[in-house]
Amino acid sequence: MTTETGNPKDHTPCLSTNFLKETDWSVLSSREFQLLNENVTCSEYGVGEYIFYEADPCKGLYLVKSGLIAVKKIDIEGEQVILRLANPGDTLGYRPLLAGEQHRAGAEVIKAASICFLPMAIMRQLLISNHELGAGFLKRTAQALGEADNRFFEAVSLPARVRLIHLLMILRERCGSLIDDGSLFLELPLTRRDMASMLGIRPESLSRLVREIENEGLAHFSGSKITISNPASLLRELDAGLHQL
Amino acid sequence: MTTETGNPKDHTPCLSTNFLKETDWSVLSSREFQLLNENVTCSEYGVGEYIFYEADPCKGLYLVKSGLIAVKKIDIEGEQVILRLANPGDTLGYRPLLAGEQHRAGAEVIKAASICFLPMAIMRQLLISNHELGAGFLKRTAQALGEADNRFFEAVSLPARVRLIHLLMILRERCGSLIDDGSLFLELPLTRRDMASMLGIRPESLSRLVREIENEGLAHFSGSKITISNPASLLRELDAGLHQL
DNA sequence: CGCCAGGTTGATTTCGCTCAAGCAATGTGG
DNA sequence: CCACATTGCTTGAGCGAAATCAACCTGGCG
Repeated sequence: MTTETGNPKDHTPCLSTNFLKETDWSVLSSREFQLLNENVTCSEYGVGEYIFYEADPCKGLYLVKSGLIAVKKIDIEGEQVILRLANPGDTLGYRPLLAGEQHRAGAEVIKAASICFLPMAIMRQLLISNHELGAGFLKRTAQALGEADNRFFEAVSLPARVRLIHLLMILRERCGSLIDDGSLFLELPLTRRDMASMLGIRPESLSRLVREIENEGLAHFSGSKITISNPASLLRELDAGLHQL
Repeated sequence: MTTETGNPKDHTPCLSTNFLKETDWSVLSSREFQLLNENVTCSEYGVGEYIFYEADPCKGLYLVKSGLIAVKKIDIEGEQVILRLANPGDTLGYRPLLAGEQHRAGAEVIKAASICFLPMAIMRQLLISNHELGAGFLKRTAQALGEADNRFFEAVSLPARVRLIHLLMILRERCGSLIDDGSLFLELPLTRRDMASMLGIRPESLSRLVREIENEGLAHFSGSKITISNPASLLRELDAGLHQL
């Protein structure tokens, strides 16, 4: 069903302290960092490859060095629902590890990625030796829970159009740039299909929404590039459906 | 808008070690338990009262001794969406506390409740003095995240009917009993409106689904009492929409 | 060049919502 | 004790948003 190119074989310890500085791992001592780096296995993944599948046992964590990964579930008809994206610096698979469960979602590579695997046993060791690490993941998990609750809430109480606008505004932080004249430019690393999966709608419906917004002159879509001439008007529409950010 | 009866005033330390034995707090030492009990403020809440509101600052935790609480969000049209229920033994407000956020949902009493408040400062102290406590909440939060992801997934990929059946099967664990002849009996502590809010649909739609299922002879609904003559057939329908439990 | 995947568009259907009325159970005041 | 609101639930008629089904672009690539 999916392309299975590339091979996750090279075994070079490859985490720079630099890279980890801005992540959950920044609290590690240099000794702990060494333990981490000695036990990590780095691999390259091509687009379409899976890092792990739904219902797989959780064997450890995956640190995303580069690329983009979609965490998704598949329904009975084979349709995909994307739960979240993982960007460089993010850690994958920590939820099942901490919950003591198996994976409840799969992770598919969307943009060619470089990823380091950390076996569960080492992670447990680190969690015991460094309580700040656990505290960090605790905070992150609690925040993720808030976002997940919010996704459910929006899915059942907001029309697809407002959810699309919200998604664009969230993506703005990572993929957006402000242009001279105050207009907003986005270049999304997502296909239409992926965006639809994040919204929980069909690609056809997304297509229609895009066209509708385009026709209203609120934004201009060209492939994965989006120009929003008047961000304020979209934000106003968003506020009409939300109370908080 | 809501009835504001009862008064949360009495200040009796009221947590029995017995009660906490089966909760997240069982890992406390007797010294820590004493600290907990000395700083806890117990109150009685009547149906319809709020324990905290959406966007309130998080001042601490609430331990549910008895009763039933609905954690909910309200959309712009005033419609409610119930995110989860809190039963005796559950702790409320730990997510915002651990995430360092304000409340992102309100907590309304559904069945008259007895609830103990624990100030944030004491909780932080306990988290530092007893790492097992943090580990327990970490696990619980990670599990809750899995369930929240699943709710979103179901909301966008399953029809309301299947979600209703799933809800009944989840409620079975707490509100159900098996009758002699293999049929299943449920007595729900929820109004129709509450059930609809949990499914993210309107009460009218729920009413129609109930009638439909009743007409098919799959179950008999009478007020909050439900008799399911052939649970297997409902479970089969559920499996047709899910792969995992 | 022909193929194919990703995207768009149109026609139609369907599921759940809205609006409105009706009904039973409960409560309240005269 | 009865007349009358109130509340929770159900039912019906009509509507609308998104899904479905099917055709048709479009651009990249062997």
